[in-house]
Amino acid sequence: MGNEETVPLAHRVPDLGALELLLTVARVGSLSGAARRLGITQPAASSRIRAMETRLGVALVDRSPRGSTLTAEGALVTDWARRVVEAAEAFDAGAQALRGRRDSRLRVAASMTIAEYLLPGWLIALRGERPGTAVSLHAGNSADVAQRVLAHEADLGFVEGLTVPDGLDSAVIAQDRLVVAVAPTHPWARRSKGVEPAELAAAPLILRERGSGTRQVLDAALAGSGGLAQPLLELASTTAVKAAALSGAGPCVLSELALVEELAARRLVSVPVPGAALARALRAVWPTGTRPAGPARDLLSLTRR
Amino acid sequence: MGNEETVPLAHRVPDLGALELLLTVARVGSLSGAARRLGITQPAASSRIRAMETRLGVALVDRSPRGSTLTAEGALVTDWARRVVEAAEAFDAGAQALRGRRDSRLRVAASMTIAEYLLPGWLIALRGERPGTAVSLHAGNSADVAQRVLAHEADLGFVEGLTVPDGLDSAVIAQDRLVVAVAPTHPWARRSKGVEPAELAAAPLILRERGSGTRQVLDAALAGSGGLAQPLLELASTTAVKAAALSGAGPCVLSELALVEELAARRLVSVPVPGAALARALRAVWPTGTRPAGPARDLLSLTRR
DNA sequence: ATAAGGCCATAAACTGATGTTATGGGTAAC
DNA sequence: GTTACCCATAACATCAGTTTATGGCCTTAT
Repeated sequence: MGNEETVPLAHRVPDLGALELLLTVARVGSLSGAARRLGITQPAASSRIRAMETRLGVALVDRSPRGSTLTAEGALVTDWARRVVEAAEAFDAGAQALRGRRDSRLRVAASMTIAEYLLPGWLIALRGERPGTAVSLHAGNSADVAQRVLAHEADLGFVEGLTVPDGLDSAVIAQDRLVVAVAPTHPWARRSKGVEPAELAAAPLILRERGSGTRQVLDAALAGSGGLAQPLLELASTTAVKAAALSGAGPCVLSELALVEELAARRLVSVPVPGAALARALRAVWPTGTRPAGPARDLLSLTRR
Repeated sequence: MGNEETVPLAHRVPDLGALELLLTVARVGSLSGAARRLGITQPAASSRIRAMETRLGVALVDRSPRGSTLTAEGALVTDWARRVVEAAEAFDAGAQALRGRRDSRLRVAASMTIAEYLLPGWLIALRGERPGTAVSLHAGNSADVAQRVLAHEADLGFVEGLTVPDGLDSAVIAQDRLVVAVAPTHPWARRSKGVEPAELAAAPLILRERGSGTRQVLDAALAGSGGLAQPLLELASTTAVKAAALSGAGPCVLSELALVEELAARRLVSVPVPGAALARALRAVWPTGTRPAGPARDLLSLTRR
């Protein structure tokens, strides 16, 4: 992890406003049109795009009296920029919910994995369909979520795990799989048949700490095949686990949601474990007897379709 | 697509510098320590974090005379922030390569899909292992890449497709699968058996324009089962195709690399097509007879492990 | 105890990027 | 040729983020 940053990232990457402007120029087809849409003046847009071009050392748009279109390099840069902006939108959606205003019309409680990886996307979609829905969010473990829902401090809860807490009705909204992943240099990476549960149980693994939802499911899946998993490292955050596995320290076990990008780019390789039940349901929960209505129903239907 | 943004995204989300600072505080455990590491003064860090807290309306760090640790909400926000910063790092890695400086010691030519989704990650990894390697990048279609490599204008090329251009040696670095994806509301989303190739060939699909690598592979795979694919929409960019599919216009066909996030969040659902060969090799290429050496060899080995 | 060295907060002055208004020069369509 | 788009440049305003200069709090070593 040697980090010898001379100049911080923020000085080498255009800020979000500039990236958003670039995306808008790409969509609209002119600098002045993009400026209008963003509520700034045309010279401001012009100078900002120019500043970005000189900073990157690449021409991004072809200007003509009839409008501006992206250059080939500009198209590539715009695609990369889009990923930054989308991540920022997810941040914004989550952060707004976290503000937890009293007047929120939809109060949600969710487990960490769901709050981290899925909820921002749902909130963006919800904002698209029901603009004006104010959402507040509390994140915690399953017991915490259950308690909030039961106490009517949350209108809807989301939990991951094997069982549904008492007093709650639930609907399965997705299956989350736990994935055993290793660095591509690890011997297991070349085993197309994967590993047996017994071998997994005997191997030293990089894991989340005991008590986490991930750990529960893993221990349950291995209970019949040689007992509990052997921790090589027990780390407190998903990120720390990923970082350790990426550095080649050993196999890690995490939700596939946390590993999507690493697996797609082959920075980590997933190892099949035939015969082990590493799936867990992601559930929406609400108090028994009631039915989610209003905004809660909107969000629930979003997550299920 | 209704976008009624009152205030632009950039005013609601902390800028990259603030997010980077938050990540550093989380890692280091103190405001002043993080400030030192980023080359700013302690009051600057303090005020920036405070500004972020008031903007979000949430306390992010617990300050104490012995240091600062994240609050529960702060940890969640930090995770979201990390995704933004990682996207920005990918942007930076790609943009630096695009600059195409003359003194670049490694000149790469790559097809669009690879340049867009995989190369930034490789460049980050390369910078980690061989700091100081200056990379220049040209993106284009397969023929363009081949020509550059043959003319020794690029030290290493990356292409996707069914065949290897003449005069080049190659190594398969990964298999890319084309994925048929639909919105969760689409009838195909519930078909666990998927669709037959003949049915796929007969259905109106959202596709990239004729001539794209994606389209080539799809047509080849369907050649034996009812002829070419039927385009419902022919769009010029991956993003446009995704957007159309997300809105429920119909099934789309794209590289799984482009769909990773949508599939993970279940915004789109992949439809299996048993019996259709929708895989394509991603290959590194270089002039026949030569062997990649130096920085080219470093990058090549990165991509393969 | 007292001194020393972490940590964080506040105040006031400085800087620069980003914005504005004002103006000018192009091309296309009627 | 007039109108209506487009983009560029110049001069000035504004505000967020910075630094320097302080001060207070807690822990640890003398």
